[in-house]
Amino acid sequence: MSVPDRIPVSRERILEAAARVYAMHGFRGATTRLIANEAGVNEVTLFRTFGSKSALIEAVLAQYGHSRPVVSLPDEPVDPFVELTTFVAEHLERVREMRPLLMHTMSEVDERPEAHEFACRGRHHVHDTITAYIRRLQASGLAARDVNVEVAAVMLTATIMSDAVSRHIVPDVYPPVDTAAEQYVRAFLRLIGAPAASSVAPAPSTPAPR
Amino acid sequence: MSVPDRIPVSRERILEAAARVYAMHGFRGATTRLIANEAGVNEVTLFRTFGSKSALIEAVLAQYGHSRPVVSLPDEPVDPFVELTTFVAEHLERVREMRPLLMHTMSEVDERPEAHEFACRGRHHVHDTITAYIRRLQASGLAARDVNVEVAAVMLTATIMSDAVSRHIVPDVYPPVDTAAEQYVRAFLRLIGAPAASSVAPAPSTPAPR
DNA sequence: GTGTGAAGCAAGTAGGTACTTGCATACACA
DNA sequence: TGTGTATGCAAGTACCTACTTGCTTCACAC
Repeated sequence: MSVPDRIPVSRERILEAAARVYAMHGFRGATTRLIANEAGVNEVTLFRTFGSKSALIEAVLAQYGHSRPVVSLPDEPVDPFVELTTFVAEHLERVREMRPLLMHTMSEVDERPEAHEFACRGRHHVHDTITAYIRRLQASGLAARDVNVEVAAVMLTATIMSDAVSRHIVPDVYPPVDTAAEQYVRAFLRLIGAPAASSVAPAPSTPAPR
Repeated sequence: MSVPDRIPVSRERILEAAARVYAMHGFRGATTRLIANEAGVNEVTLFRTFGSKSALIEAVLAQYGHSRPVVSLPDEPVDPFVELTTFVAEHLERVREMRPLLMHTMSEVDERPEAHEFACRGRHHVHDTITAYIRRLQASGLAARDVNVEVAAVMLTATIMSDAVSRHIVPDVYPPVDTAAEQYVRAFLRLIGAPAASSVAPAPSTPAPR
């Protein structure tokens, strides 16, 4: 075998391997042997580096996704349809990527409370971002004022999560992947009483309240 | 000690215990010993009755919820707000009840394909029921005709699932339990361009298209 | 009675799991 | 040249896991 390309530090290798294995098999199924094999590292190294399996998995969840920039909505809405579609599409993709990891974490929250923070980290951000954005739309007269903002945000967030998490289980109920985001946004705009979608298919009826 | 109340057949006891333990710990965490203890039955009995742990868990999922009657929406819509609120409230409750079981099943679908049917059983029913109902509303002039019915159904279903599954993790983003159903329905009615909610708070603005 | 079938109990098998220990190697830097 | 520091390897510990076997007990049916 000679000496393989093992110049890099093993800590990163182990973390990445652990993330993959945990995403596939959950906490109990992610055995230290599996993780070590996946990382191409001796099992002992894993314990020397992280102390215990629990500590390793905690490190995985703590570090996960701290590299990618935060996606947000503009402070001054110009084209809600475009802005929201970008936002929704981006989050759909992100949540889809972390689906297995997220599902296992959520199902294990009762047993392993340390997973709680990870399970709801992104959630709050999305909800709050949407909520604030709707309020700005209202202020600009781009959304109806009698809308229950919180409920609207819950519904859009739920739709993103649901699509990202359940599409592969029940694919036929969801719109095609490439148009899903804009379809959700179009429905959402209607829900918050916004003028009909700008660019594409400017729906003829229900012109816009007020 | 003496002889406890163990007149009934142990099959049911084991099934119920297995459902509880599986809901708490998932497949790998639901050890035969735990299940047997929970059922107050000897571990050997479990194997004699079901053959293997996998067979037992499959039996649990196959039999689960086959007792309760199907909840549906009326063929001829009269009061969409009331009808939908009842429907949504009922399903919220049902999904909440089976949340742990459902979460584990969904997170394990990749590893144990036999769990797939269970993971999406209720889902399709809810989606189809809502879809058909919206179409009837449209036919009766109670919903706008240019609405994307599928997308609307996806969003309502997603909201139900999300509330039932994530409320205990992120409680503060959801509306209070007792009013959640009607709030979702009110937003949904707006989304499908239905006349504003009947009974309570007949929202003044955006009267109803057409 | 005498089966018969459902259940318990004790013990064992074969393997997996987290984690430890002791020792050998290799490179890095002083 | 020496001295860490990081890693590998082999082996071992203590426990858990699904599943089996052999034997006993008890209730009920004929």
